[in-house]
Amino acid sequence: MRHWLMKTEPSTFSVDDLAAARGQTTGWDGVRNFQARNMLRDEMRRGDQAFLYYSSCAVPGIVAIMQIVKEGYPDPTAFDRKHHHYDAASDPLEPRWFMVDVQLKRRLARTITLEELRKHAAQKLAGLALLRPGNRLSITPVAPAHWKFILSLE
DNA sequence: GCCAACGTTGGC
DNA sequence: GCCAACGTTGGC
Repeated sequence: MRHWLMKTEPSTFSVDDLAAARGQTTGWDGVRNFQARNMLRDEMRRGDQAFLYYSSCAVPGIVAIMQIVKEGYPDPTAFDRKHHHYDAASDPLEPRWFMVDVQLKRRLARTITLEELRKHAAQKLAGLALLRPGNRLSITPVAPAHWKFILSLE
């Protein structure tokens, strides 16, 4: 099983939204970055777990654990002219953008903040993609040891 | 709201 | 293939 970290802005999509969704499951659509696309399409597997991370908000950090319940498939919002994430360059016969379905596993007992994660950047969390300077990827892998350590902070 | 970092686009 | 312009991300 692999581990991931997936970013969302809580004003756009929050853990409450996920908890309220049918089956506490949602399609993770709208990713428009090739590196992230490759992970969605080629690397994420059913049963993988992912941290739900809040960005662009008062207290950036990890708030929940999710599970991948459906592996990569074409993102239909790319074909919808009226959709905010529409991309004319994505041909339905050769889709450019992919998504997975995620299910809420559980909320964390507390938010593990970016500030707190940073304190361990030089040691326990050395190499964690989220902490790399200038990192903007909305989906990043988390090594098993990093995953374990982050949960130990909870 | 600011701004640094970085991905993408497009002219050449 | 280079690189400037531009748009987006995301912390602060």
